Amino acid sequence: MGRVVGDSGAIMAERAGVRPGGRSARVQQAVHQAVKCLEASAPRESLTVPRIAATAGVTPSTIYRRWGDLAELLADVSLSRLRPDGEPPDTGTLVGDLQAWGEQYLEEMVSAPGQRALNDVMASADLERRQCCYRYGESIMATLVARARARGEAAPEVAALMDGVVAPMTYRLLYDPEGATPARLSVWIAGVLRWA
Amino acid sequence: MGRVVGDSGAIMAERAGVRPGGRSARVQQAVHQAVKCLEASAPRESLTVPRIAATAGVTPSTIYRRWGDLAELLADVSLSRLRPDGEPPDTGTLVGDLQAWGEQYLEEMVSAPGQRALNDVMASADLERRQCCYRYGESIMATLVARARARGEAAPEVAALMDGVVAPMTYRLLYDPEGATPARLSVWIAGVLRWA
DNA sequence: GACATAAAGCAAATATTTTGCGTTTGGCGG
DNA sequence: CCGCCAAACGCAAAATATTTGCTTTATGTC
Repeated sequence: MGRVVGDSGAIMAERAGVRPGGRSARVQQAVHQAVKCLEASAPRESLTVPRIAATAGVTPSTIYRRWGDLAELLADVSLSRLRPDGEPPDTGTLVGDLQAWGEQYLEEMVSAPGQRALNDVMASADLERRQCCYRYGESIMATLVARARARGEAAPEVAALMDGVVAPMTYRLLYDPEGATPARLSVWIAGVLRWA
Repeated sequence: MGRVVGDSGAIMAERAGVRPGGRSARVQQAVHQAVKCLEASAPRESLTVPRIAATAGVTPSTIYRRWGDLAELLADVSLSRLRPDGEPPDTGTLVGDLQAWGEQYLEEMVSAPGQRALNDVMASADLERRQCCYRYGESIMATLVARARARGEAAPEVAALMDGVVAPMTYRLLYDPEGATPARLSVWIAGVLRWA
């Protein structure tokens, strides 16, 4: 019963649903927007499918048929919050790039909205969506590595960065947000770069 | 609105609810058992609060009042699956202990039931429960470190093991189960121990 | 043993999700 | 450009699930 959910499948592709044409796309956007709007203006537990539907000017059954349930819808919306929106800043060195990107990401994700977004995505039943997050991370690391190598710096494999930096970062964000600090970030980065 | 949820709060404490006496405990156990039973014998989407209640011989409202909703109940039950059930095997060296424990844990968690358990816990709204997983990991690492030091081996800090081994392991299990392999585990372990 | 109170049962009131069917509309081949 | 097909939506009734007020049971304490 794999439900087709918005644009989540492809990296950097805007609205790549099964039938991207006019109405379908409009509904999707209206619903996403309704969620964001209600999320901002009302307590979370009051976020319900019928309410979202009403706000979006759509019938509940449309939402149920497209997304399955509230959890999947929220995951879909929150995933868009996790998508990297631009090129990570260039600081001149790999260490610097990693630290800069990481600090900004940590700051964004320890915040209440960030934590909720992470949670929403993790709550989703389908692996696809989480793998999508994984690929976001991978693509960022790949960018930084490419950049470093273009500068002539020695750089570790992307996989090493995923395990050495992104993994502990994400792990802390999910399981121990208090421990997700810039200080620790430096330690992780130093650890990976120590032998590259 | 913090709902009191079973025994999840304390490590290794069996049934430490607010009022651990007879009936309350019996209900809790009946409900947990009903979940496990239905989980094993029926498709997941048919797992519903009223059905669980019926199987457990309890009224739905009891479940709603105690756990809040299905997601929290499932998280509570699945957390017990994640709780370490015994001492990790002693292989004579820290590397060996880490590898042995890790392989067994990976195997357990890449399986379908393991993945579902992980997912259930992650889907829970309350951080408490996830921090509980974190502490399980910490306590195991602490055990292994203590053991190693008792043998006179040099051992890294627990925090280093968390970031260097448990984090990438968990990260892969959650985001990229294909990549959660014993081979990678060795790499992570070697990485942490390289400078201890 | 009696009291105070947490937790459970019960059932009515709400709210939600599901479903069948008719209508609209975007994609596609003439 | 036209018309066909199928996907997606709307609507409303039916089926389920959730909440809630009140009563009853049972636990921990004195």
